[in-house]
Amino acid sequence: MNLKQLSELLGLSQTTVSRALNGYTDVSEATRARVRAAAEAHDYRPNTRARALATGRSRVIGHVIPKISSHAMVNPIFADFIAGAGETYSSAGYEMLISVVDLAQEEKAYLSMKRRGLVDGLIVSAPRMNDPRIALLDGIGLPYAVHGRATGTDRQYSWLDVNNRRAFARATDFLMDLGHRRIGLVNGLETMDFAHRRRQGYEEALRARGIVIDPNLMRQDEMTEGYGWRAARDMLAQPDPPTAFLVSSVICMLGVRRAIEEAGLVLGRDVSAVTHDDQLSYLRDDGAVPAFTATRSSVREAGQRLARMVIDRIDNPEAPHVQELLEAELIIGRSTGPAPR
Amino acid sequence: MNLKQLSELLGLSQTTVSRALNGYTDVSEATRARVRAAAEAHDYRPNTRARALATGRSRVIGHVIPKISSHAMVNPIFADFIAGAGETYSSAGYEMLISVVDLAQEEKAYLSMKRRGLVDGLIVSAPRMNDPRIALLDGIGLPYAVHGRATGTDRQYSWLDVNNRRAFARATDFLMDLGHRRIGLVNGLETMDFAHRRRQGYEEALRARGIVIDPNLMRQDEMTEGYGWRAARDMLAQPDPPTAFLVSSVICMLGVRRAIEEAGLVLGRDVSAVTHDDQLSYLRDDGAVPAFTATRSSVREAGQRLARMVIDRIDNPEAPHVQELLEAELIIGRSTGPAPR
DNA sequence: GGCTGTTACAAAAGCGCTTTGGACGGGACC
DNA sequence: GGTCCCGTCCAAAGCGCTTTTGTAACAGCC
Repeated sequence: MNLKQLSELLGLSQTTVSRALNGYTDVSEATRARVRAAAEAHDYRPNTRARALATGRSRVIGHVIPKISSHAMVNPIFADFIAGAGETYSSAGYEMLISVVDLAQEEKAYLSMKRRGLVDGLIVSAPRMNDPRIALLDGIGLPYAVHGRATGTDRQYSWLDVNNRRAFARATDFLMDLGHRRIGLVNGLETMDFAHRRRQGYEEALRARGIVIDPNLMRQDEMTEGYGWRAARDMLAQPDPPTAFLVSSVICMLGVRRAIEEAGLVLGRDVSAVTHDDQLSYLRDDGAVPAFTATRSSVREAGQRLARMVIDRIDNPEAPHVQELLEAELIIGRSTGPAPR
Repeated sequence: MNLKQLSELLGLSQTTVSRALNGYTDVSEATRARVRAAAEAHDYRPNTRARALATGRSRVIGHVIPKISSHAMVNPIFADFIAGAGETYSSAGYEMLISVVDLAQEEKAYLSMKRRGLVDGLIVSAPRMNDPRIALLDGIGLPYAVHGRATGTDRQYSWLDVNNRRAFARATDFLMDLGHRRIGLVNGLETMDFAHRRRQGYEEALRARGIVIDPNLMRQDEMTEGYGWRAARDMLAQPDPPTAFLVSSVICMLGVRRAIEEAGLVLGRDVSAVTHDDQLSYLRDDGAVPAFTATRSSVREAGQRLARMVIDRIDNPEAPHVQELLEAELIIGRSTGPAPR
């Protein structure tokens, strides 16, 4: 059933049927009701492609996931982020298009999406330090919003980020309040902007209390369980081992906990640890008191809000850019306690 | 730059330019070269929407992720599966559309995708027992392929699945060969077809050796670390505890390992465990000998192949249905050893 | 009665492609 | 010379919508 058939069936012109369904006022309410009923009865849905061609808007928003190499890591927060964004899109009448693209082809991919009229807007994920994509997208003229920030650019753009610096500063402060002085940092890859900021927060907090920063207490890598385990094990084996850890993700934290237990220590008593928790649904902690003390911020909610942000930019491209800085909650769990003396 | 502008610039008709770029033979090679060069020079890309409207094919494939409730679990294999499928799509010139839909609206969503001409085909994920979606999609007339199978339907459809039954039967056999007689099953939700089959494999293998199936040794739930931990802890606390576990995912396995270690036991010596490993990139094990003995099957590869399968169905809807049953490898790691006596 | 305004509909253009159905000129063939 | 075919190219229709631009009918007003 297409518009033509529906209009013939109703004895009306395509114009009137279209305008009736799209809420124009130059259609009598009686006619509108009749049209609506017929559309409902035949389950008429306007053809997306035709509508997109006629309006010049596709009502699709693109997410690009760069493929580093064939076996590269997929970001574990991806699924929850997508779920959040997808919720917003469907309730706003948008569709989500995901494109897996070779990292080297990323610029071309953005341009091609614009040229082909594939999407009305974009979400940019996982910004790196001095990320070149921002300038690129401004040049292309496609509305976008960034999940995170890119240190090193002085351009204005719309973004949503967790206050990673403050979150890690607070967590560091919290550990120091408990008496910890040697705090190991098990960070993500510091080419990623968020990891860079977390280290800043950590270092600032230490410096503010006059604690010398010890490079032996800092690690960075892709955030796997195995990496968390190795990092914590190695640091614990040092001559002057840390009494606490600051960890960048729950997955890593699972490895850190293992290393601590394997060393014959008790997490939360002999060694403390705070992790960042993106509230990934498949890692959720359903205990009354959470297992891990954590700086917590829902990545799903970030997805929801960021989706709203691009939609707003599409609706109003000239509006000033919007920035949203989410503060992570500091949730006390069972993985922290006073420093042993 | 659109087709009209390009053709005017070349002094050719739109027809000729279009046919030159699309490889038709009624264009001289000289002209084709000239057209190609101009298209390249101006980075011309045909407008997707216009092309879709003209051809009746959108070159988009839909993935529907049902939303159970606002806080429902996102499937952790989602990200890697999508990455795999996305790779195939981009090299085949397709786009991937992901739609987050209320579980109750799922049928409507499929129908609407068809009616609106949004997608040329669909991937159906996480089939449940007696899944109604298969019959529904056949009725709609949209090509699709299923990731997994739905026990209880006798319809023909195209699917790709891991041989979960055999994988778990083999793993059970392997544990019994090592002398284990009491083997705990830490399964996923058995409303999911794959979990049901895994239990079948487990039970068959036990029965084949005349071992009585003990309901106290079987658990099922959503596969989180916490669930793995609780399940293993509880079973280990029973009067006649298991000496081995069969676990449905690596995330669960991390919990199982923790429970074992907390019980003062050594994994691979006092208690053995085999897990299924979807080779999720963020849980990868980079050791020389893997930490876990596992039935291994790459969900990313499954995504790649399944994407190919839908594309083939789109290209040739009348072709007989295709089924692909991937055998999981049984990889020996450090989590298994002879049963203690 | 003539003018203006308003209401309710419709014809037709247009979005940017693909595809159908020629058209034209130049051999090849008889 | 006429016919046929082949190689190249093009005009125009069509995909299914939205939107612009009417238009007819009727009411209100002087």
